[in-house]
Amino acid sequence: MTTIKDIAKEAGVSVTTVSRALNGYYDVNENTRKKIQQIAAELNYSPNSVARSLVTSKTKTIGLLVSELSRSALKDSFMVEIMGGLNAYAGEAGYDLILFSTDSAKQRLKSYSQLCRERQVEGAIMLGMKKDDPYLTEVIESNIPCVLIDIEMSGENVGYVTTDNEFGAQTAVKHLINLGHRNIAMVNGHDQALVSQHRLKGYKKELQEAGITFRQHWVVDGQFQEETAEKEAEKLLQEYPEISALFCASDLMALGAMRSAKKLGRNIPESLSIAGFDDIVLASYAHPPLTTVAQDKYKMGYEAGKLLLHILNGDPTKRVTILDNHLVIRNTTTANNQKVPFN
Amino acid sequence: MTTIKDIAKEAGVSVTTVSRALNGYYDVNENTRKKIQQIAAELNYSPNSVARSLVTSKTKTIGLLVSELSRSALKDSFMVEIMGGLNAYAGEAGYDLILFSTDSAKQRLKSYSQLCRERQVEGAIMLGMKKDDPYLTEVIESNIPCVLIDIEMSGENVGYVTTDNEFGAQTAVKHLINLGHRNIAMVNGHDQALVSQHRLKGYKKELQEAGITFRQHWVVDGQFQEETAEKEAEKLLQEYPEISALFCASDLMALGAMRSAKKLGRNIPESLSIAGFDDIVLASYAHPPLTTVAQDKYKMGYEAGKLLLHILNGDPTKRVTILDNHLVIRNTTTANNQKVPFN
DNA sequence: TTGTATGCGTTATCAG
DNA sequence: CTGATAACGCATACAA
Repeated sequence: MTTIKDIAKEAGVSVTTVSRALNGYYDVNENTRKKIQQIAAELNYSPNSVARSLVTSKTKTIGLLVSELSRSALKDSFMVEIMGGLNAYAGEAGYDLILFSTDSAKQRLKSYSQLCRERQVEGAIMLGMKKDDPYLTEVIESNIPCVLIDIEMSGENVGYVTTDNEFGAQTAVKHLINLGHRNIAMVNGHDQALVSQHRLKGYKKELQEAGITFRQHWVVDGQFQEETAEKEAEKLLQEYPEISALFCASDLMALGAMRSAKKLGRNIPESLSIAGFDDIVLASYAHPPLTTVAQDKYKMGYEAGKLLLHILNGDPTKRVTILDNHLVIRNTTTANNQKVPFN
Repeated sequence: MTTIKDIAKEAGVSVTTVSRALNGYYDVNENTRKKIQQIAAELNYSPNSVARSLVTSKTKTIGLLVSELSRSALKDSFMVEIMGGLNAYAGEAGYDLILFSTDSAKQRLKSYSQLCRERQVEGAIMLGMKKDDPYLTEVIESNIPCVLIDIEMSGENVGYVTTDNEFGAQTAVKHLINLGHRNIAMVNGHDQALVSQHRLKGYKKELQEAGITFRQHWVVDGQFQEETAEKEAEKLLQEYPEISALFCASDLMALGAMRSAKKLGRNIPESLSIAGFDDIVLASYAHPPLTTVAQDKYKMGYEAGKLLLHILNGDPTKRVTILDNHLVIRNTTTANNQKVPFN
């Protein structure tokens, strides 16, 4: 590894000059700069960012904290796409991403905030955490600049990015209502997810606007899991066969619900309409292809990076980014032709 | 940020003692150690890995070099699963992952090896590169310890992990042959992929063993892309309707082929059997669910990490890891009932 | 068992 | 325009 010292010796100048020449300072003679640059190139020099970080106390590093990069939970392309967007923005801003995932040996040994401090990350993005995740409060309390995905917490050094979940839910439910459905049940995620609450709210609101009475027992929790959703949907559909449409708070759960419908002999969409949320890759490949509320996950990651840099740059104005979404109508929803009477 | 200096002052000892106490050296009095540990805890101390790295010249960092984390290519869960496995092993070994992806502003400005040198990564894992990718040769020549996924290159500091592609292809083709198929075509990836060559070899070998003559024009390249595969398969099936089975070198291409088959009115599997390779998430959700050669992508990442650490530890013996795979029979393959005569 | 001194590669301060 | 010199936080050879 060649250092600026080597270059200095070779060029017959001091390390100071080398440093300044290479960093584009203006107070250095153009000829010496040229010479130094040339020698640097010849010696295949790369600056040692570790040493630089030590003195500048800037690592140009963002920590990406994900709750599980483990075997499960990979079905939804969610995480990857967000990572893609984040990585793109980070790259543009001259930052690199360092990955912290919970599912390793260090899991209980070192906390996230410890990891962040050790690695001296300038800020963090948190992904896939539940509201009650101990790591979440820990990082927030640790005062590390931080952007959360889909968790509404903000403050001095904390911001979040999410989509307009209430609106998204409304568009989906409105779509079902417009198709003549009135017996619309919902498969939600769980209480610990903010998005669940908002999507539920949108569902209620839209029902209300259409003059349809909300029924608490027509809302079940699928834990954002395919299997759980399948079971819950099955119970629900068995007990209330008059349900003609299902709004699911995630695509994965919608896939589970579709499976339960098939098991019960309900054809989709003729005998049961189903709408999801997210538009994961699987949605368009499902059979039939799933009608769903599409959110731009890549952009979510990109905007998260942008927001984090706002915070890092001390801009006090912006802490929240709400992205929009839109309904993608595919083949799991159709006009209601239920024989049973309305409520 | 509290440093060992703060602790030293507080404990009334020298920084040396603090350093050794915290790093578990034996030549320090148990009482002083206790005291120091306690103070460290009180002050919420975290060692500064940047400073440590500078002096030890070990960063405990692995660079994960992926060719594209961009919007496309996210359909196959491949990358994520590999990352999951790698991350798990890295965590166990006390390493963190730093992400380098090509699709950013720095794309042409900084080469991968520059990035690696700057960040002082101890080693790198390369993922999703083509054989002729300039970055590939660059990193290898740069002498950074490196493990490649699915690219057969090895040497002093370079190793690779892949699956037994020839064997996998053979099991898939054998399965088709056992079902009575003889007119079996292949949708391959492209020449720049090692796995393509091996899978082709397995395909040929198995045909030969069954006494079926190999036909070069029954092998088309789908570029590992769904759309290209769809087009190529369509042309192939139109020109040679006697083809009763298709072996595809990736699941994504198999999905493309399935689409072309449907377009041509060929029911799957009754009128056309299709087998894929990889067993990505989409495979089991396809309609009908795809028969495919399953490889353990999580393990691939895990083993890649393991192999890299072998190299880093100077173990000269191990440079190659070949994982096994197995055929998962789903519903896209069935007994041949083609009316047209054999070759 | 503990402390002193030195250096890792770089940037920053200040004097020339 | 250029160069000594100190400092970042830590680990380590050596001395005590």
